Amino acid sequence: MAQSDTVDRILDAAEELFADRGFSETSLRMITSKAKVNLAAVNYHFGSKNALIHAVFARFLTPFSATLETAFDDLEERCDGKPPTLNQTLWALTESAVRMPQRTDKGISIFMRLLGLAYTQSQGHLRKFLEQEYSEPFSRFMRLLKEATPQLSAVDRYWRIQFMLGATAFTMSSSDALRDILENKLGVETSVQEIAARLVPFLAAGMQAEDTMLVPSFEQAPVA
Amino acid sequence: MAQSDTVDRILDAAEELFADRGFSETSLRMITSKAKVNLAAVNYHFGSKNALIHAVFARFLTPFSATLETAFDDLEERCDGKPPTLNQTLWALTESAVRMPQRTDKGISIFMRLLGLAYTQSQGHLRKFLEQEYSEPFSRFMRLLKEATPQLSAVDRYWRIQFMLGATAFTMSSSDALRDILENKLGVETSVQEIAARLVPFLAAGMQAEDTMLVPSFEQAPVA
DNA sequence: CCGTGCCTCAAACGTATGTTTCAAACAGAC
DNA sequence: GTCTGTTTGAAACATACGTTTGAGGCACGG
Repeated sequence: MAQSDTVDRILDAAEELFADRGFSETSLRMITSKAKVNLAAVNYHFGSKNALIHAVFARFLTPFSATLETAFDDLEERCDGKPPTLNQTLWALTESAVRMPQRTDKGISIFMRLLGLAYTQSQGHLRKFLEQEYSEPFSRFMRLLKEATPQLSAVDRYWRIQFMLGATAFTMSSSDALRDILENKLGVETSVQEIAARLVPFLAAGMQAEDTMLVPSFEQAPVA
Repeated sequence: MAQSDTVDRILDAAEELFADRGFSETSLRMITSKAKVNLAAVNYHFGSKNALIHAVFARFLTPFSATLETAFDDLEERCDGKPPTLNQTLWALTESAVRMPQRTDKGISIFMRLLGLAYTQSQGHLRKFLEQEYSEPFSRFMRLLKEATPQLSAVDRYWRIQFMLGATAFTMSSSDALRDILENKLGVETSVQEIAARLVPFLAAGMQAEDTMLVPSFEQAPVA
C-alpha cells in the first residue's frame, strides 16, 4: 500500500470508540488495538491524543461545513432577498447532516454523538479548535436564526437557541441512556432521519412559543 | 468537633469540582486538596471514588425527590381527579428544584449541572445507582406527562420527552460553552429562575407542536 | 489514667495512562 | 544493489491515578 492506511484505521477506530465512551474514557491503547496498529503510531502520525481528537472532528466537520455553506447559499438564493423562515433554516441544517456521504451504516449517528460530546465534555482544547476552524458556518446559522425570528428579543433568542442546541446535542449523544429505559417498552427502532423529522417541529414550535412567562406561580396559573 | 466535618468538606469540594470538570476529569487529589483534607479520607469515609459520586448525588437528590413528591401530591389534589396540565406539571418540577434549600449561592446551578452530567457522561455505575434509588419520582413524572399529552402517540411522546430532557440538561450543564460566546455580546446575566421561566414555555410549546413532519423536503415546504 | 474506637496523616503500592526511544523493516530513486 | 527517507515494532519512560497500609493522634468512658 502506497500511502499506508494506518492513519485511516486509527481515525475509524478512534471515531467509534470516542462516540460510545467519550474522550477521557478512551485510551490510546484501546484505539490502537481496535485499529490493529502499533501504539506509537498515534503519536507518530498525529502528534498527540488531543491532535487525534481534532483530526477525528476535522474529517467529518470540514466536508460537512462545506455542504452546509452551499445549502445556505441555495436557500438564500431561492428566497431572493427575503430572509428564509425558521423551518427552512432548520431543515437546511438537518438535510445537510443527513445527506452527508456516510463512511459506515451508523455514520450519521456517530457524527451526531461526537458533536454532542464536543459541547458536553468540557474539553477546552476541543472547543477552542472548533471555534477557530468552524466559526464561519456557525455564525451564519446564527444570523439566519436571528433573521427568521425578528419577534424575539436578543435575550430570548439567545436562550432559546441554547435550548435547541441542547435538545439536539443531548438527543444525539444519549444513544444508550433513556433509549434503554423506554425503547424496550415501545419496541420500535427509529432512524436518525425520523428523529430529525420529529425534532425539527419540536424546535420550531419551542422557538416560536408565544410568551416568556416571568415570575410564575400557581396562583397566577390556575388549575382549569 | 464531635462529628468531624471532613465528610461535608469532601462532599462540598467534590460537588463543585465534579460540576465544572466532570467525573473522570476530577481526581481525588484535586478534591482532597480543595477540601483541605487528607487523600485517604475519601476512601476511609466513602470507600471509593464511585461511592463518593453516589454520595454527592444522594445529598441533594434525596431531599429533592421528597420535595417533588409532595409537589406532585399537592398538584394532583388541587386538580381533584382531572389530570394536571402540561404547564402545571412542568412548573411543579421546576419550582421544586428552584425552591430547594440551597447550601451556597450557586447551589441550584451546580445541582442542575450535575444532573446534566449524570445523563451525559456515560458512567454506567451512576445510571444504575440513580435508576435504583430514584425511579419512583421519575416514573411518576413520566405518568403525569403522559396524562397531560393524550393527543400524542407513544412514540412521539417518547421522543419529545427526550428533547425536553435534552434542552434542560444541556442548558444547565453548559455553563461555560455558548455562554462565553454569546453572553459577552449581550452583557446580561441571568439567574437560574429566569432561565427556568424561559425554558418552560419553550418546552411546553415544543411538546404540544402541531404535527410531526415526515418525509420533509423543500418541494413540500415552499418559500412563501 | 489508661485503654479503646474513631479519625488523620504521610507514604507507599499497583496499575494505567500519554509519550518517547531506537532499532528494524520497508519503499522508492538512483 | 545500495542508499535514503519514511513507517512500524517492542520496549521503556515518566507521570498520574485510585487505593491501601500502618503508625500516630485525639476524645471519651472506665
